[in-house]
Amino acid sequence: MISGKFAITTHILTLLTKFPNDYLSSEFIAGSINLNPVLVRKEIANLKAHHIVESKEGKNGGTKLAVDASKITLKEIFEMTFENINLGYAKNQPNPDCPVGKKINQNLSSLYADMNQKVSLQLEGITLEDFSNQF
Amino acid sequence: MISGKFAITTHILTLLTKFPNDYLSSEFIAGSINLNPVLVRKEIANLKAHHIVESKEGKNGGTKLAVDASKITLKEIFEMTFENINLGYAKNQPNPDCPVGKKINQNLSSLYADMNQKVSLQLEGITLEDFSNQF
DNA sequence: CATACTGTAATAAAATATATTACAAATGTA
DNA sequence: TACATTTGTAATATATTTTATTACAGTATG
Repeated sequence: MISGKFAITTHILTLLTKFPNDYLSSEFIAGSINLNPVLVRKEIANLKAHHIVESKEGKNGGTKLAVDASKITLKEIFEMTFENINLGYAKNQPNPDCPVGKKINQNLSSLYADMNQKVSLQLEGITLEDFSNQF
Repeated sequence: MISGKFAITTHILTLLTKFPNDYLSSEFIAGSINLNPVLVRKEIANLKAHHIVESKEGKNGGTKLAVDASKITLKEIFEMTFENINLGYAKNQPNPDCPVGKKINQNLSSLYADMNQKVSLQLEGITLEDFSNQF
């Protein structure tokens, strides 16, 4: 199972891009995603830590973009929410006394590293503005 | 969380490639992966359904490759265990009355489709033989 | 000073992944 | 034939992760 973080964060940012001059409340955003507002605020906390958005507390508060949508790429969103793409690892430490068990994770990692490079290249070419313009 | 299916199946197939003339037991394979043998047998059932391996029941039974390792690519393993790569979706149906909610999943899907194409191209170029030769 | 927000912690519920137990059926071998 | 070993598969339990909810302190606005 893959968490919805990337999708949720992208959804949030798309909304903020569509209303660049408004402070949107977590309640409003949650209504579009159909998600609990607390979880929206958590993802926003992550975006704030990366200085992508800014929030205002109190009445009529909310969140807006801190950076122009043309300056943010999907790669950055990916990195903020996903770390890196991979096809998974077995849960337990494989048997180090077996030549395959000993190197399997290392070999998978290097496969996944290549994968990330390709995916990153793709995502790097798409700005938040590009993505938002599809709506 | 990403399940270990791809990693586990690749591990199994690497072992079978290393011992192309033997029927390996699920117990033996499980010992290398450090995984419950029942789960190994489940992944093997999947491989059998795809005619990649064959099994023999009873004493001295086990599993061996049914196809030469040079004829199997990581893309096939990927497709048997993962379906397609993506960065996830929000769990709940987004609000269809919001222009963004209405199209977000569709736009994410098309992004992920591109991603799959790139990843597939990479995995297609690596045979099980190639992968196994790294050990 | 009442209202409407954010921020965050604590806890609960739901979903998924992995592990275990159990046993029928198959097959090799003494 | 009888026994041991192995697959195949179902049922159930445990662990982990993801999402949801509740609660409430703090902050800004009017």
